[in-house]
Amino acid sequence: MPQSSVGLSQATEDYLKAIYGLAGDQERAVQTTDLAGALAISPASVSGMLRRLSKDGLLSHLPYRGVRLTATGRRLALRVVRRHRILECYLTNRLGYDWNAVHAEAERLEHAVSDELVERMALVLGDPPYDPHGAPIPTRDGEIAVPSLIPLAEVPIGTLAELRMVDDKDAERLRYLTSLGLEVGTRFEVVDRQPFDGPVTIGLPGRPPVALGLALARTLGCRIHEPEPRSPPEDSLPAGA
Amino acid sequence: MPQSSVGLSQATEDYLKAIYGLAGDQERAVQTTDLAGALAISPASVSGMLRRLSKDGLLSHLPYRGVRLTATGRRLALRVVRRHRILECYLTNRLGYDWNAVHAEAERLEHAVSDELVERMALVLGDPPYDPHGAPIPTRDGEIAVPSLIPLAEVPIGTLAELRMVDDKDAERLRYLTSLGLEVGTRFEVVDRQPFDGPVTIGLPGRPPVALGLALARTLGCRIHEPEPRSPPEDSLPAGA
DNA sequence: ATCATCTATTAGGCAAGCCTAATTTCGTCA
DNA sequence: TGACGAAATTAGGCTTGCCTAATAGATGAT
Ligand SMILES: [Mn+2]
Ligand SMILES: [Mn+2]
Ligand SMILES: [Mn+2]
Ligand SMILES: [Mn+2]
Repeated sequence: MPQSSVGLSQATEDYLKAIYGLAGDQERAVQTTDLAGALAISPASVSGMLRRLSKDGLLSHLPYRGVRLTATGRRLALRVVRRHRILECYLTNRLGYDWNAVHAEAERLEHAVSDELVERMALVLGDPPYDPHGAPIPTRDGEIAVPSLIPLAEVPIGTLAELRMVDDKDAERLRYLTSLGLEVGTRFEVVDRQPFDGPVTIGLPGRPPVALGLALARTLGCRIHEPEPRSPPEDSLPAGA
Repeated sequence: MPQSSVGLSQATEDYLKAIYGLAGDQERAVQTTDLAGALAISPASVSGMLRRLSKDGLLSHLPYRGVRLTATGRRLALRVVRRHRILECYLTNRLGYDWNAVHAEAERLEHAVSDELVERMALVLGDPPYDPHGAPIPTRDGEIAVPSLIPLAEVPIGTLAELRMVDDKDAERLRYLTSLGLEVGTRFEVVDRQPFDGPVTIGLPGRPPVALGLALARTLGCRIHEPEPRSPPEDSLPAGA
């Protein structure tokens, strides 16, 4: 069972990390089905594993109600997240990886590196606060500063914004963003948003405007640079939490 | 099963590597017991695993006669060895690890790194020919140049020699060698050898002579710098293969 | 040749994780 | 209230690797 360097199995670490990821940073109970989807494992198998993790005190499981990490579970999850993200930084900064290739590599390495190695990497990198996709890196002692970002899908027309965070699971998508000139830190203007789940069109300096599908636009975390536009588009909702 | 990056299980990779290590570089069949000892696994379990590896075409198993790697098995074993040794180099040269700490780390990482990552590390390092303990690193295409070294235990008195290779499994032993001023490349003179499995005494420039136990002396691979001493000691044997 | 002693294999079991199929529970809507 | 569909759990199985105990093969000494 202890094939990782902290005595947890690879499966356990991936479960904890996935639960943490699905629960936001706190609170919210995670459904069996969602977890099964995230891990590409059958719901029945997840049920079984949750019982075990619960027995080990890593999460609390109200049957038919979902799971919630315990303090211990959350701490261990954040440890894995830190490893994963430090690794991604190291691979891009020191070994010439593209941002679209690091996730798969880190997904395996996160279970094999020791704390010692992770901290040496962090030291060499100067304790980076964000990974190459803009995700915040938990500190050694398990703190994490979740940036409050707005999905591109909800940025009002006319706004000047900056791309701050991208979901890293799909390498293809990251390559696509690169081809558009979009990376973490890129500034752009939202020039159009079509209703009925239509695309979002953005303009980057020196490039023709591009229309992005709503599904993609929902996964792009942005920081607003220019506040309210003059006339708010009719399909905009009040900014939900 | 495919939890490594080449589709082999961690267990399989460790078995292949251990068999390769015990067989020298060729030929010699490996006994179940020796393998069990090297892997710290019961002989019964090893028997079972050998049947599986044999069925998968990685080795040939004559029951009660030991095993021998097939060409495929040897190729895969060398791939793991290359990973392991490149990793050890990278950890010492780029991340400030001491030579006594790298083995344990590499033992886990060797199953998680991709070929891509290993080759990037090798590139950054300039394709090192030896790992930090002096062991030769197989090339990408599975060739390995086994250096012909003489165990310190067999170096004649009066000879000037150089430490070229050290077994890396025991961190404590490596720390001990460091404390004596011995590392790969260190030159010294053999000043005494006691019969009846007695210790070997060596002299390093600027240090008082040190007597080393025979068991240790047998694991230190040396290159001779000065040939025949004047009077060969009476307990010396003709240099065996 | 025979026995004692290793060495190796087989027999029987177990835990971790995964799967599919069957069943139960939840929640919602008529 | 009752029934239906979705979500979750349970039942039953499988593979990988590992273990201990029991058996069988190889070997050297008598
Ligand atoms: Mn990632
Ligand atoms: Mn993972
Ligand atoms: Mn090593
Ligand atoms: Mn290993």
